[in-house]
Amino acid sequence: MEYDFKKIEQKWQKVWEDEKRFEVPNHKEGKENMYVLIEFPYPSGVGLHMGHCRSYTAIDAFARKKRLQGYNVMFPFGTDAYGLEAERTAIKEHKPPQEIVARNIKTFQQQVRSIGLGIDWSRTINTCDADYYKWTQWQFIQFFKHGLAEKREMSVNYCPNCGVLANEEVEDGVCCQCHSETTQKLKSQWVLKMTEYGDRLDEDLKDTNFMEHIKTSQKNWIGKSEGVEVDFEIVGGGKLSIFTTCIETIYGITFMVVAPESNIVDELKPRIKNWEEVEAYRKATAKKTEFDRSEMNKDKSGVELEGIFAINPVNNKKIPVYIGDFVIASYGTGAVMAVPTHDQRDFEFAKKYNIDMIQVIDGADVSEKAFEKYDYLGKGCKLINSEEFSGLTVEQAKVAIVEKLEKLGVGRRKLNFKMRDWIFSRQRYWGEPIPMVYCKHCGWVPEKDENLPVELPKVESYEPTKDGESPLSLITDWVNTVCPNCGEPAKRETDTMPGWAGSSWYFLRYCDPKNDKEFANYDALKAWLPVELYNGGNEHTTRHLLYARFWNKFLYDCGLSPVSEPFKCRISQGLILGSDGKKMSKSSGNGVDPLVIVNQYGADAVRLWMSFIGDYFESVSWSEDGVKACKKFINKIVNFQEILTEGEEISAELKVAIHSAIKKVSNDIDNFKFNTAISALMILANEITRVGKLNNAEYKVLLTLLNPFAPHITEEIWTNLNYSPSIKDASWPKFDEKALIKQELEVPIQVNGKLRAKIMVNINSTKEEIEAQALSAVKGYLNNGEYKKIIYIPNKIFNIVV
RNA sequence: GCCGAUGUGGCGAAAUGGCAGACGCAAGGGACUUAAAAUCCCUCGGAGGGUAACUUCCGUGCCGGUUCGAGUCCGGCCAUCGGCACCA
Repeated sequence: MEYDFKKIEQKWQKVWEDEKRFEVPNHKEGKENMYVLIEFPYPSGVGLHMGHCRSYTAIDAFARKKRLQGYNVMFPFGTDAYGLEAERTAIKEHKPPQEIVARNIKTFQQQVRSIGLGIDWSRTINTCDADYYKWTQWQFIQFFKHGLAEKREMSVNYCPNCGVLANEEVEDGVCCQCHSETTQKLKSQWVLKMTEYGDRLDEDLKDTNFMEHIKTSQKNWIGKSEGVEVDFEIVGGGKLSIFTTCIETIYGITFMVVAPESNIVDELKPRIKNWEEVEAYRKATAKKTEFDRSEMNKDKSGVELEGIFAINPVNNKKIPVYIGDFVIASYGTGAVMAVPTHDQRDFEFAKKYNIDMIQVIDGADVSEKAFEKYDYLGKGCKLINSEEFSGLTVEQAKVAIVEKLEKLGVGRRKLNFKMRDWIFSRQRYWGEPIPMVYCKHCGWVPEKDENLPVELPKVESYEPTKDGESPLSLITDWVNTVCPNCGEPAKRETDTMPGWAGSSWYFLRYCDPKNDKEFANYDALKAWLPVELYNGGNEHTTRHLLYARFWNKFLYDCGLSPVSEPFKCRISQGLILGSDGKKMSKSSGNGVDPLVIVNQYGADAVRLWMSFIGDYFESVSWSEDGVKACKKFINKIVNFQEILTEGEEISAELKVAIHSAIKKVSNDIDNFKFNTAISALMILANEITRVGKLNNAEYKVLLTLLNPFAPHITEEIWTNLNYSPSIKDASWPKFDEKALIKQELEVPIQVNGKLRAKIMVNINSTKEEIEAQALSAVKGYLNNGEYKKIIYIPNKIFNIVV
């Protein structure tokens, strides 16, 4: 008999909706809270894709299992509505992005319902709703009040046609829309000082239970390095500071390099003898994008600042100074000490410009290439040509040299991060307005709390202006305001926040989504945090995860969040690739709409297949074959009703099979091994088929175990059979370890590690009995029964070494 | 270049250092059927030997190592995919 999945699934989705099945209070008598979180999607026009479908159904299964285990599980859903796609569609369709986004959200929510997710819809949020972004703005103001938000001159990507571009809109130095070449332009931008949290963001990873590769990505992205900052006097006045992680090579310095755009170059202008040459080089650099600059990495270039010399504080040696575009202004101090003997980049530069080299670490020849830190650290190498430090090991010298520099007052230990401060301004319409006002008298002043949110005004055109300003700058009525501080006329900030803003704290809002007094009540947060499980795409394991951790840490420091780390465990699902093994995309035409498949086979079948298709953490190519198999499997479960017998006890025949299944399915769901959980259920079903009958007690266990994956059909059968209470009140079955113990066991016998025989042994047999049995079983492989050694792992393996 | 992941049948894949290929797909054979679908049963990594129940050898990207025993651990490669890009 074929089951009518359309009717059944719609029926139960409606029941869950009507009875608000998955809504949870912040506290429930006698139940422990558990917060299970999936990354909320950006509601793009194409709707839910396979990747969403895979992770949502898998994590929904996890949440449903925890619910059956008796937890008060919060499993919320929302949408991250600000993004370029909506803005582009708005421009194309001449409709407000609000309208486009509202349309897409409706589709998304409908689709999420139709795959049967158990969502608490009372907690739904959306980042572009005024009652949400009000609090995004309020939190920005807290950053500002704590000195963590400031306006800073930054270089931005600029396209002559399209204005200021986000990094993701620039590909290979070309604007992704009009394909004209982009340049760098200095602009005053809001930044959040995330680097101040760099050390804690790095250190506190040890308190989390993220997947190892995710921790590593975070660490690499943060890029903490411990080193020393050293001041160099400039002959004739002035100072140049550098950052180095290799202070042991300080006696090997033969030149210095400064980033071309560095201010110090301007300060030294009167004393630079070849200014024209220097200026030409600076102009050439300014034209290049960061991409071009990194492209040049094969050919190091630079220009000497003629007439400028720095003084090495350890030996008072005069050192020439260069500018070179391989030095990045925004990292460290924007200047480096160059030691060609121990840094390959400096080596190449020195060769090109004929600069001296002094070897200061012994242990390798430096005439062909540099002897770098990767090669000398930890090998006991000793210093040479380094005055009183000669003869010390590198490790000893690191300490001793810093002490000397500290005494001289010219050096200090310093942490540096690859991670930059977070540029928080976008010259775009579709984002949260930055709630700041500029007053001639008071400077930057935050909007008053009672005036929040600062709402996006209606505009005619959503395109950025030609001069790179936000379209908001053209709405004079909106821009002109009064200073919240002194009441004089003042102007609003016209930049908006980046797409990452709203997603940095949405998991907090879920805990208390309707609060209009605060972003979330502290007690509500305390009830739910930290998140037990946070699942999201691999593409967000660096930036989003870091932003969210940073944002929460700041709130924690303000006493507004109860935890320093918001996520206990972070996992990322593998991609679903097209059947051709390539990423699903419009351009390669290999995309598959999950909702089409759901219509054809039913949500339960698709959910099962998504879980069964392969290891959850690995990428898999899409294939439709398995959906049919899963549908067949569901049919089999449905048809078990025909062989149902009376009985409220698990029968002896199925006892082992049932308890093994309970054990395997329970452990596998907890460990996200959804594919083997399904296979365990299939094994149980095969066993039931073999036995040819099952009773009510056994059917209940089977249905409960399957319920997280196929919630509609299992509930349908449960209700049909008048099993009460409802399946939602069923409790997750417990397995009995004793039930798994068999009286007789098959033990494989190996000779020299090769399988030669199998014997059946009684569970109570002594080692001697088993040994006799084993030896006779493999007689033919033994020389007159002689052997050297026996290794017996009880109930597992018996190995005879001859 | 650096970082991360992956590599097992025709295919998707399983395997706390202990029987490699569970479970499923596809394929082939059989039962039921007038027939088909559905369902159920059997075979299914490769090579060889036997009429046969069976049996021998090889086999987890490649080369070494540790171990009684390695898909799994260690060292060195190769290939594919993803991320980052001169970070001093």
